[in-house]
Amino acid sequence: MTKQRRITLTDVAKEAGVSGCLASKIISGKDEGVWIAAETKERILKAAHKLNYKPNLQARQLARGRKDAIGIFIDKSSDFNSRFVMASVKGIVTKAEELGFTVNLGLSHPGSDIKLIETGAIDSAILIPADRRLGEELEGTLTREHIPTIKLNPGLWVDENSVCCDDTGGMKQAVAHLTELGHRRIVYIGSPTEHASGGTRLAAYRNAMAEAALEALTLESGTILLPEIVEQAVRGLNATAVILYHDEMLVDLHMACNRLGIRIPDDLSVVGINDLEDATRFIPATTDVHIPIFDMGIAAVELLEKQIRLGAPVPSVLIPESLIVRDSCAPVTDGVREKS
Amino acid sequence: MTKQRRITLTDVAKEAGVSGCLASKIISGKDEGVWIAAETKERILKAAHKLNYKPNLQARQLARGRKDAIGIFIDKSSDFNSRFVMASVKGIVTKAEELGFTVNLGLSHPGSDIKLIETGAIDSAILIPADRRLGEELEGTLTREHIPTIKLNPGLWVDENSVCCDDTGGMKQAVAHLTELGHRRIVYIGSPTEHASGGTRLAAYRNAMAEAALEALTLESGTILLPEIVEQAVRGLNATAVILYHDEMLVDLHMACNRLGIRIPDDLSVVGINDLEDATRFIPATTDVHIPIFDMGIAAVELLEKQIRLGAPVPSVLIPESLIVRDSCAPVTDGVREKS
DNA sequence: CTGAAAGCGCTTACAG
DNA sequence: CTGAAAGCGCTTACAG
Repeated sequence: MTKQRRITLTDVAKEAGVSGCLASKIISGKDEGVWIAAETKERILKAAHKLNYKPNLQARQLARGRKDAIGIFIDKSSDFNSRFVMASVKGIVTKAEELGFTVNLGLSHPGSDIKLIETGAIDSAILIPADRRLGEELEGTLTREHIPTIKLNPGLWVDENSVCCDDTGGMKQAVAHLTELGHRRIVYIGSPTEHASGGTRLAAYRNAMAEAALEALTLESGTILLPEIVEQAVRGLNATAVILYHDEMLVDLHMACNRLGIRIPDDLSVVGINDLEDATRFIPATTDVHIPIFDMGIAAVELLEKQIRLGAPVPSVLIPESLIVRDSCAPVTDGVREKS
Repeated sequence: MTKQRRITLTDVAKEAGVSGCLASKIISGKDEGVWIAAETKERILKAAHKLNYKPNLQARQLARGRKDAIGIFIDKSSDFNSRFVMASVKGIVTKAEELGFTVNLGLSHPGSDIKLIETGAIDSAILIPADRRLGEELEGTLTREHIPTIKLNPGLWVDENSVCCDDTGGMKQAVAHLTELGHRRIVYIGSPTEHASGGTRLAAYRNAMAEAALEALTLESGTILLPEIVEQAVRGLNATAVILYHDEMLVDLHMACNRLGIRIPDDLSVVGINDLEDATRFIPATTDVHIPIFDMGIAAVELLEKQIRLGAPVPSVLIPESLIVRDSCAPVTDGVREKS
């Protein structure tokens, strides 16, 4: 691990026989509207390449007076593990790199300092709600510090600075698919403890059922979908189909059905929401409302860039959802279940 | 979004009536071995607090000549989604913040430039192997650029700069637990496509079985555990117990068993590896070899700090695994399965 | 115990 | 088209 001497812009300029000023402009790509001899430009680029020059980000940021660093936060106690969250992070990083941003990971435990903000490491942020809560405290700190922020999937529709997904549209497709298969008793199993989108999804479900002129049948579950709830849906509410608030419930549902002797899809059709990778591992593969969370990550960074550039709030973006039909829904004839 | 003027160190110094030099020392905590009047110190701290001073990280880094930025990489195509990976990231971020490091997320697609390195945003790195491959290319780039790096869970034991987990010990506990319950036909289902730890785990299994004077019975599976493999284990190999390479196979196993009419644990005992959160959602709850991946993240940062401080490679660390006994294993009597 | 001053590597008006 | 120079906000020997 021998320390090599840093290659600086000055080195490059010297090598190319020009001033540092010129070299800076060329290398940072700020040569718009400036007339620079093509030959000079090439000479500089060649020199930079030859010396394997890497600009010092810190110095650049200091000089420019901006950091171009996006912060994203992990709630210590929350499930940052969620595949859902991770897919969005992938989207964020992808677009961030494209646009020349850096993305910083930080912890945010309610009630204590948020290092990433305290240390001034970031100058913008994307809020990915932990399943449980919207992180209002975090949001408060961010606005107090005047840090441009975009909310990714805040759950409910927000007019500004947010990337939302069209729960209403997604739910409509799910219900339409089931009614086409002849289902009338479609139960929505929601989760009161989860994040705000629980509310919009429930509303979306009620809305879709009303449009289909069907009775809304809802059940609530905790983070874990208990066998009792499943039993209540099928035996108590006479459900021929269920729509799950979140794919994470899929394991629980299958366990419960197995235990209760309920067969999917023969006895019960199932539609999941989120379309996590796991959805296809179940037998039968789960028909699922796909939320393009990766794209939402992309959109979030684009929106953030715009907000920074404009120096003002930007209108939110709505991302469509779509139903992926797989094998977990079967037809019903006259309310009598077909046996396979 | 009105831009407020930045509070600089000079402001604080002026407010406190001292020189910037002193203020810098106090605020950055570099007042070891220097005698500074307690009264002066307090005055400076008070001034900083009053003005809500936040040091400019960029400037500090530039002046110090180091960035204290740890890079971690997402392979575009790999499952950064894995809960396993995410738990380690949580550990990394936790310790990094404690030690004053920043953690940067970057993409690393084989064959193309790695932005985080190209742009010089980081000056150290932690490599978390994607399940598929060790990211040798990435590692090569890192060493070529003289960036101190720690490998987290490289799979096989590596003498230097790595945080490894004790697969041998974990596997021994798993086999011991099963043999105590009377199992003799214990099948290990491994995955050839997964990352290097597949090799050590297989070896650990063989070793544990040999010590127990039992015949090693192994099967290979893809990323997804096919029903045929499960059938082969139970009917072909006469297994009364299986040890799974990775908890991600748990869904597949349950689906297959359900389909084949194999009951867990009555007909088949199951031990998972990794102890992902999901393990407890299955019915019965899965007995699992717990890998303390969060702690491994912590250890990785500690090791990295040491490596940077010493400016030389550091000896690797071995983290112990432990068996968490839950409900997925049942006793066997004389090779005849008990019925519940 | 404390201050004046140079310097980290880049950018950016401002003059030619 | 191109250069000399100041400045971003902090740290760090070096003198007192």
